[in-house]
Amino acid sequence: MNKVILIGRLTRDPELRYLTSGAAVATFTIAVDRPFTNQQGERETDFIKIVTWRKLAENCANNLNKGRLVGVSGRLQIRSYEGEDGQRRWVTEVVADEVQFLDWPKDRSGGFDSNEYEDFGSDPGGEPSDDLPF
Amino acid sequence: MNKVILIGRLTRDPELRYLTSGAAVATFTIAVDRPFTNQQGERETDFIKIVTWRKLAENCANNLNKGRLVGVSGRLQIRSYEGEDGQRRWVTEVVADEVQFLDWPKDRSGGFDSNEYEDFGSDPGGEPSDDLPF
Amino acid sequence: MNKVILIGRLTRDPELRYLTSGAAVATFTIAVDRPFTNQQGERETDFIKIVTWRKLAENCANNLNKGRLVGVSGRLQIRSYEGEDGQRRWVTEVVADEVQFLDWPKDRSGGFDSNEYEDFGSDPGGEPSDDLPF
Amino acid sequence: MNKVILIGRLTRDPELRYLTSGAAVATFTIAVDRPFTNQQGERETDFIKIVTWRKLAENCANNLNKGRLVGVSGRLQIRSYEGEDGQRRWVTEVVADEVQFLDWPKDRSGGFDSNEYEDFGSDPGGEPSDDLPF
DNA sequence: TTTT
DNA sequence: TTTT
Repeated sequence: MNKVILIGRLTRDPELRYLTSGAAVATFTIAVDRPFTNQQGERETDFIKIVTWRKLAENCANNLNKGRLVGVSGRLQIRSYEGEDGQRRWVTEVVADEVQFLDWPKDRSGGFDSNEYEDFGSDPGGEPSDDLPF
Repeated sequence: MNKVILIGRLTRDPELRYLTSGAAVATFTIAVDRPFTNQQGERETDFIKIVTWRKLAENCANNLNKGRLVGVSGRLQIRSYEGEDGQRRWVTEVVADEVQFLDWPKDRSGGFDSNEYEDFGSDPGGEPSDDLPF
Repeated sequence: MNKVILIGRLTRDPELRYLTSGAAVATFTIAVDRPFTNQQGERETDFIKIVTWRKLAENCANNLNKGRLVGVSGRLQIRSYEGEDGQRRWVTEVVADEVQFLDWPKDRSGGFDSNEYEDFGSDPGGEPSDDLPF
Repeated sequence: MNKVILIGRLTRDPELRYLTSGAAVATFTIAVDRPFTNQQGERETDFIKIVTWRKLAENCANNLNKGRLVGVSGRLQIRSYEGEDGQRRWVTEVVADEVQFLDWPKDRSGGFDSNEYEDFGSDPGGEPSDDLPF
């Protein structure tokens, strides 16, 4: 079990790349305020890296930008990589499988049908929730 | 472990009551859209009962109303009660310990300092997160 | 956003059915202890209905039984149905997309490769998490 | 909103310290397996740092050790600190407010009443969940 | 630096 | 490196 759920604002526009395999990856950081103030009476903020893949990546890159409020759900991942100096470094990031746009402008012309996107490898099924024998 | 995290809109204004013990309780229902459409191509919605206690109850009653968008975190609770007809019934509800106001009007005069409220029995402590020896 | 995460024990063996469409559905209830005691000093328990679909349903039916400890992640769903008396009733249940077996006996002969099952409609992809250009 | 829920095994015994303020802090790392295998067919693991405070810290230090299975709930925190070389570094960790012991040996003599610990600054209240007028 |  |  590895679940992360966050609500925060993008600190910059998302960055979209394509791997040599053709897979789309979008990355961005969100600012999440802590629910309490510190001993100096200031509200602190965590800046959390988000990674999204495939269709979800493209949806984020096309629809989100700096300052937007999002709900994110995913898993916490720790990746190690080689620094420029040859040293091993670690990055912690949230690999999102769901991003919900929370302050989408209502008067936006040019439609799309949802403010919530999920990362499925393919058609998720969807349960025929009615007609159940219980 | 019993965690529920929801984002949805209030279907009505919250109802605030006081128990004979003096404890404040606020209840409301939020509409949460399902992330996919059903076989008829319609987007379905779950209507989920939320219960809040004490200071959080009063904050919700004072600041929220029908249509507002909230993030809720809490636990799932199943309560049985005696119906008017003497029959035993069950209610399922989310007992919230955190409610975050997500579409608070910016131009609102008359201040309060946060859009996020938690239900602590008392001062939660707050970790001195700096000056750690690691 | 609609996320539920629970840890609890099965109150009975799972029930497995097949809809006329051929889709497998397994249902069971888990007992989840509350983290605190009530005013009489007793620890209370919530009994929460879980529904699983497709491959995950079959995995649960084949591998779980009464008393087993599981971690469950999914979404909260409220369904209405017609009672035998013609009255409309509501059921609240957690539609699980992930079930983790937490007290799997180690000495079990006859292998399977994981104690964690997820409900994907299909191949979930799996991110090529290495070789990233960041 | 900033929620993390994990199930994993301790990679070492917890380390307990006391700040000059007298506050107890316990730290440990848990190994969390990813739900799928990578392109080489191997199951990968994330090693995630957990921090606990006060009574919860002491409970963890007294009752947990290397290899134990735990459920953890808390928030994701990113802290910056000065490295020995004068460079600014970042640590990402989960500040836990709840730790549930999942493979506690049953035959353990010497009792304690719960396998679940929460970090409250003080008495959490506890809702009188019966006798509600609804 | 890692657990079963 | 950060958002409102």
